[in-house]
Amino acid sequence: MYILQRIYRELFKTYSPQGWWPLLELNNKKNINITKSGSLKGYHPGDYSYPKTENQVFEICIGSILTQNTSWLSVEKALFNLKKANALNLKGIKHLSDGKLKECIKIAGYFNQKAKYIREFIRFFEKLDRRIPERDELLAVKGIGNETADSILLYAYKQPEFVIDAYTRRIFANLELIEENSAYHEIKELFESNLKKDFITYQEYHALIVEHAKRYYNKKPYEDPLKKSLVLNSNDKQDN
DNA sequence: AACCAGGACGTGA
DNA sequence: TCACGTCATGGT
Repeated sequence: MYILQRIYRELFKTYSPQGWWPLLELNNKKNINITKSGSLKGYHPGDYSYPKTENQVFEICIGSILTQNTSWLSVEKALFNLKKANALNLKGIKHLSDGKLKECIKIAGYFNQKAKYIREFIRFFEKLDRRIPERDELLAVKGIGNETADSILLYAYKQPEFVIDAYTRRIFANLELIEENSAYHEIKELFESNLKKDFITYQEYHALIVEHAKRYYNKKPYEDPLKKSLVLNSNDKQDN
């Protein structure tokens, strides 16, 4: 499956580095990037040094919970509400009432569930005490599933865990490289076994997948220019 | 006006 | 294990 690397290089060449995970603090600085989502803030393309602070780690974790099945634009607004309430950090959010918390995150949907999930995560995060979490530990937290766990590990902790999301399934099923309803771990393993185990590569690849999907995979029928440019010869398919 | 958005959980086969 | 319902607001 050398083709997974070819697709990565193609996406990288087309869109250039994405600068994930976006952080609120980077809003008014000059290293901004305009994306299809309409969000022009918080990205830091080519700079893999983030997160730099414990609060930024925390922000990415909360953001990854809030963005479950929800547009990032709404999540940004929710995060901004939390920040205004001085609650986008461990100490601050603990002093926030449930009512206030739900009010802040309401715009991001599923606010009752997500409020509980965030509380669960806070308890876990505090107990963690700045240690890097294990994947299994994260999965044991109610509200953190496969994708959220991998997002947190990859973007908040720079661990080489490939993130599989709905976009990934859609694109690579459309390119006929996977079955759309394959198990999460099966797809994750496919990517990880065919890429250099490197958090920067994993971060960029996933971000590029999202950018590409936002452009070509929002409505059927999908018209993916990649599908035409890639010559899927039989060698690629056999050599997996 | 249906459909999707950077999913996860609980339940019953 | 897996198919299905539920959670919820916002944008297109």
